[in-house]
Amino acid sequence: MTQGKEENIKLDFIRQIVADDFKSGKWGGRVATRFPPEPNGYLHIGHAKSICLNFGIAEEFGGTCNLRFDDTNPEKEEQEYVDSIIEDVHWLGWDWDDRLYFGSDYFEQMYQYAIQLIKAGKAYVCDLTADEVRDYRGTLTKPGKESPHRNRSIEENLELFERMKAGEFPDGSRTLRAKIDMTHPNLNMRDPVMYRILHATHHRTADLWCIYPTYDWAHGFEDSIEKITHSICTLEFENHRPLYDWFLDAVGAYHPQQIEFARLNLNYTVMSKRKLLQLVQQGLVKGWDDPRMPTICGLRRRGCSPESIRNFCKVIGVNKFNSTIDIALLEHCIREDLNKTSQRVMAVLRPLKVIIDNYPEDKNEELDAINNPEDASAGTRKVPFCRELYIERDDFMEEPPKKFYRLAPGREVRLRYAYFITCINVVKNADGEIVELHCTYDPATRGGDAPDGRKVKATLHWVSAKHAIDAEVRLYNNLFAKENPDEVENDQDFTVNLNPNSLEVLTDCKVEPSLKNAKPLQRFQFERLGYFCVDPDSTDGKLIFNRTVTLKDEWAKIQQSQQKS
RNA sequence: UACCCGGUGGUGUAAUCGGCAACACAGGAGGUUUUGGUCCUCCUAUUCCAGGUUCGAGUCCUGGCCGGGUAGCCA
Repeated sequence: MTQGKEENIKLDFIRQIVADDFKSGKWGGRVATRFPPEPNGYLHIGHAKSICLNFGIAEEFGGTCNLRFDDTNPEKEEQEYVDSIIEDVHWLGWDWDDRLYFGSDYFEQMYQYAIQLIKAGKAYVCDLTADEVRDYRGTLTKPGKESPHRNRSIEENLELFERMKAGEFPDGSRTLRAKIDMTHPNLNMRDPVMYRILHATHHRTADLWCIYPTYDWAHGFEDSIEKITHSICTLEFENHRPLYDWFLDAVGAYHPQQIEFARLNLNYTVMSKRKLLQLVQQGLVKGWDDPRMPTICGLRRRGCSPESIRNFCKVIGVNKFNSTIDIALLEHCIREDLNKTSQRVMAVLRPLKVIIDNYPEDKNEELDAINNPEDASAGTRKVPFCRELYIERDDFMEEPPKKFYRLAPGREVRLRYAYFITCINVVKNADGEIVELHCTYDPATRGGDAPDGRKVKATLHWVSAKHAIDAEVRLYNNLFAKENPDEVENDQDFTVNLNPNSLEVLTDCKVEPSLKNAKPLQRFQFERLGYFCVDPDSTDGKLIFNRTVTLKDEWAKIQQSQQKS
């Protein structure tokens, strides 16, 4: 067991509670958590926070964490979502052994508990319509009034509830409600609905049931039946905790402790399922796994490693107040992991032809390149070199400004792992655009070191024109142009804040030949550019890469400040 | 306007009995470097306000201010 304290890690307030309970023996030394998604959408990075919290706590305290689908609403839930959630939680690196549960498996037990509550005189069948229930509930400042059906006899309630279950009544015509207090300051306690009539086909129980439990009635029992110790949920359920407690105590069931924490917010993106669904349905992104989406599958396709997401979830911490994390922190976590693990390769995104005039036309060389300077065990590889090469257009300027260290007329730079070259001529087309560069190379600098000790200020990446593989590269930027996408003028929709430059497709890229057999989702660092990942859209004849995140770019910063002044 | 929860650098968190406000990100300066990457050094910047208790308050008390949540037969 790697308990937090023993690792000398600061405990967040939830782990503190768990640690205290663990120590005091409140739950007999047991720690049991659960991650309870509703299968009505794809998981996003906000869910990852909850997943890492629940599975992480279980792991740290030698306990268990169940994966449980909270599937009490047949109208919104689908098997597709169940499958994606299972895949995503696994991909993040968590496991639940055989503890895959469904709230719908407990419907019969919940039904029996409901009968028990009716028999105790604590629940009744109400014939009010939804609108009437709302009227009777009162408001935030005004107490509610009691339903005219509140004092039916236990026998009548039992009979009506039985007939509700038997399907004798149409949708919405009746509900089973708890008899609590219509004047309670907490609106959740004003005779909350426990069951509604819904003649809908459930993705697992099909047409077995036509009454479905509400969240408040169901969730506590799901936790109770699974003998959860700490039921961790987000802040919006704080007001529901008195009800969670009331239901469990009313039937004398095993009673876990509910603890609430603040959900994750990230700037430049949205995190609500509704909004993500809207982006997908309106075709504003290419699907749930569009690499611009904050979904787990989107991040996966983008090239993020599960380790980097888990580490992100660790460093953001857990608290009880709303906050917005800077997307730069996520990028930092991604770079931190990918720097250690990614194989380096050379790729030219915007090619500019370079001809080495003094290099023999028919000569080819194989030069040694280091696969990962952060990991000696990654070894080396050969990269082919010849007379004609491609370099990055950004790496040449005819009239270099201050602090531009790269290639310029008459200037010498190093080609990574190859030779020093000097630009001697710039060839332009009729429109004045640069089409190719003529350079000379110094044969004595093979491998990249000058025997005379002379220095160059820049090292450029390159690929051999003859050996290069063509590729498409998709560059991604923030999905939204505004830090807070929800900040809109009166009647506008958050989609007005979409970043028009969130995707830039480059179709004329040249990558080194070692990439020929790269597999979908394989991650690389393109030297000096960033981290890239093979997109599953790739085919045998066509490689497609997604840019996960750029490398930190000092020159870009200098350029920006130069433009300002 | 009722009830509940909360407020620590630009951002996110820590300070465990009331005892030097710290860590990370971002930003800035420098060093190393065959990636303007990585790594290393340094710098900038913090307890919502007003009272009170105390030798001593981010922490305890009182009052205020500000922010979030809640009026689904969603979760």
